[in-house]
Order: sequence, then structure tokens, then C-alpha cells
Amino acid sequence: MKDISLHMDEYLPLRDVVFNTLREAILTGDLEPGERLMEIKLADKLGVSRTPIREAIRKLELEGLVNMTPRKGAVVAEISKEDLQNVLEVRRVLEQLAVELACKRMCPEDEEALETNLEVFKKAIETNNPTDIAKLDVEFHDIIYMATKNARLIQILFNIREQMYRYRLEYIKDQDTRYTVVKDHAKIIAALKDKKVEEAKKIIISHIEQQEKTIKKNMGFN
Amino acid sequence: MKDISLHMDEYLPLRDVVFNTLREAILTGDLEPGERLMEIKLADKLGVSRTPIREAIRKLELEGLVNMTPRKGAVVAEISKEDLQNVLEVRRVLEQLAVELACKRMCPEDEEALETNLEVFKKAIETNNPTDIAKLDVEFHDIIYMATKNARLIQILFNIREQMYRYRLEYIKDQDTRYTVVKDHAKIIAALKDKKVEEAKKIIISHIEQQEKTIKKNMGFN
DNA sequence: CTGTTGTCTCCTGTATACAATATTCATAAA
DNA sequence: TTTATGAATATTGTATACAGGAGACAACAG
Repeated sequence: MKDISLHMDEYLPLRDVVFNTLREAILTGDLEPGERLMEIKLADKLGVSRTPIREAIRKLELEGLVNMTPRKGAVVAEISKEDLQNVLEVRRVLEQLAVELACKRMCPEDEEALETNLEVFKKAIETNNPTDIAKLDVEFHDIIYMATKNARLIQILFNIREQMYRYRLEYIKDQDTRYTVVKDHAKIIAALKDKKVEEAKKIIISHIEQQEKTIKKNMGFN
Repeated sequence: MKDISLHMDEYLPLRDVVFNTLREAILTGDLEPGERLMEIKLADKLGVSRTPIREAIRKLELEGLVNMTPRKGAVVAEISKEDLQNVLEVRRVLEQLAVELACKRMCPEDEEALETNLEVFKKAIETNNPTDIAKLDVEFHDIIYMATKNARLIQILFNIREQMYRYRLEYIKDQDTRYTVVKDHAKIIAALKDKKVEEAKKIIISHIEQQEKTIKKNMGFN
């Protein structure tokens, strides 16, 4: 039997479409922190009934993007300096774990993917395309995550990155840091290839701390 | 105005009641791994409509306790040796982070709570009440989590513990390890009080590794 | 002028109805 | 006997209806 399955995963339940739409809107700031999410209004706007909206909101709640109060509804979660600190504290150790595991378990394809990414990244910086740059940076870390072969870790890191996205857009606008990012990525790749775990960890930490500084600077958290 | 507020948090939406019920059933093994969760059946059994059931299942999905396939429904997530490994890898670093932060931020009340817990724990072991023992062990770690003052970390650790519960019940039945657990707890408290971060981390790691061994032994993962 | 109460409206919580898809099982053809 | 095929059935996806709580606001009492 040949592969006749023409994208059987093409179909997405409305709740997932709604979920993605709302998430995107929150991450880009289209829906502002503190804003109420009213089911009927959203349902009308998106042209669906309340049911998928409700289910999407339940998921957003678990993702930490909205806060719910029973019988009062959901509001877009606030972003605060404290919360950023909290997320970064967790992220720091998990990213370290990720490079550690990646070091152990990385296969040749992963290595290759990292190097390809770095090249494309460099080009994107030349052409100065912010969207591409952000996407490629995300992809770089994705490759490392995947190399860990730990589905749980991957899931949590994805979730954390989601949170970070609300700050990240600010971060990536900052011109000065771009070359630092490239250098960091190159160093990480080298360390991973040489299986220098501690080295790789160190770079990741400084990488994150650099981001932290930039974000705080750009958002006026000080 | 006196405190006349008689349990205003008494009310729980049905979806949360259902969520707790199903979670409990999954964790205790009442609902077995691989078992299908059919909405109508559950709705009839619990005497509610499908709506709260569906919303509860969405939450269970995000918690990782069930797996969903669009248009096919939800099944109770399997528990495998690999998954246990994955969870433990993450847990190891996050528990370390927790004691590190707890060391920094613990207040006198937290210290007191830990010591009280230890005393009660000892008594529970004397009287050999498995339910109490499990509850107190959980509480011990809760106190440390809370002392970190990091809501994100707390949330993830809670979630991880939830996952662990599926193995933990087996773990706690094991008689031999109980005294080790008490000793570990005492050592952790001492280290936290003396602000000996590295020491505390070391103990936590061995504590977890001990659990890991016991769980694997009891579940025949080898 | 201030605070209380009642009503009105809006919104969420829950149930149910209807639509679309997946599964099952029997039947028929090779 | 095995494999297709298709109708019957079961189950999920989505929309809608109805009930009840929360907030807003006006009328009224102090």
C-alpha cells in the first residue's frame, strides 16, 4: 500500500484553531494584559459558537496565558518583572539540562541541522529581516531541545518559550545583541560537538543572561 | 467588620469537580492506562452533561494524563519506563533549583513548618499509616516548593509530582525506605537552615535517586 | 449626601440538540 | 477463507437553549 494519506492531519478541530488564534493574539499583544476574554464576543468575532471558545480558553489557562475566576471569566495574564524573573530562573536550569542531554544524545543529523541553521541565521542578519531572525533563533533552540530525546523536557521548554515570547519580540528588535547571539550559537555548537558539557552549559547561561538584560532594558524593568 | 466569610471558595464549577475526580481515578489506577475516556459514558456515570466532561478532559490533556486524537477521543496516558526516566531527569534539576531558591528565600515560618512536618512524619511511621505517610511526604516537599516563592517553578513541580503519583503509590508501600526518607528529610532541613546550598542539593539528588530505584524495583522496570 | 436594596442586564455554567466522522459488523465477492 | 464494501451504530464536534450568579445603576431610606 502506497502512501495515499494526503495530509490526514490537515483537519484541525475548531477549538485548536481558536486556541492558536487567541494564543497568537496574546503573544503579539493584540490582546492586552488584563483584557477580558468574553465568550460571546470572541465567538461572534471568530464566527464560531461558544463551545470551541470555552475549550480553547481552558487550554490557555493551563498554559498560563490567561487567568480564570469562576463565574467571572478569563482575563489575559499580566506580564510582570517578577514573573519574568520566575520564568527565567526555571528556564536557566532547564536549558542547561537540555544542552547536557543534547551533548549525550545528539545524532549527526542534529549536528547538521544546527550548522545549517547558523549559516542561514548569519544571512538573515545581513538582510536584516527581524521575523526571520526571530524564527531562526527559535529553531536553533528547538533543534537542541529535540536532541535531548526527552519529550517531557521538550514540552516544558516549549511552554516556557511561549511565555518568553511576550518579551522576546522586544528583545529581538535590539540591534546590538544580534552578533552576540550568532557568536553564542557558534560556541554552543562547537561545545556540543566536542562533548564539552560544562562549556556548553556556561555559554547557554550567559546566552540567557544576555537575553534577560536586553529584555529588561527594553521593557524598562529595572 | 468581623470575618463572617464562611467558605466563599466552597463552590467549585462542575468541570473542576469532574477534573479532580478523573485525575484521582487515573492516578490511583482506577482508570487504567490505555483505557478510553468516552464522554457520554462518563457523563452518565457522574450524573452531569458532556460539557463539563469535555472541559475536564482538555485540562487532563494539558496535564499529560490523557492523550487525545481529534475525532477519536481521549485515552488514559500510558506509563512507561522511558517516560519515568524523562520525568525524573526534569525533576532532578527542578528539585535542585527548588532547594537552592528555598535556601535563599526561606522565612522562619517555612523552617518551622518543615520541622513540624518531620515530627508528625516520624509519628506516622510509628503508627504505620500509609496514607498519612504519603500525605506528609508530599507536604514536606510542598513546603520547600512554597519557600522558593517562584510561582512558575511551583506549578511545574506540582505537575511533575502529579505524574509521579502514578508510580509513587507503589513507592510508598515499600517498608525499607521509610526510615531513609525520614533521615533524608532531617538532613535537608539542617542544610537549609545552615544555608548550605550544595549540601542540600546533594541530599535531594540522592533522595530522588533512592525513590527512582525503589519505583523501578516495584514496577519491574529494569 | 451616603449607603442600602432591588431590579435589570450581561455573562458564565450546564444541558441538550444536531452534524459530521469513525468504527463495527455483517454480507458479498474473489 | 480472506478481503472489500457498505449500512448501522457509536462517538466526537459544534451550536444553541436555558438557568443562575455577578455587576451596574437607579430609587429610596437614613
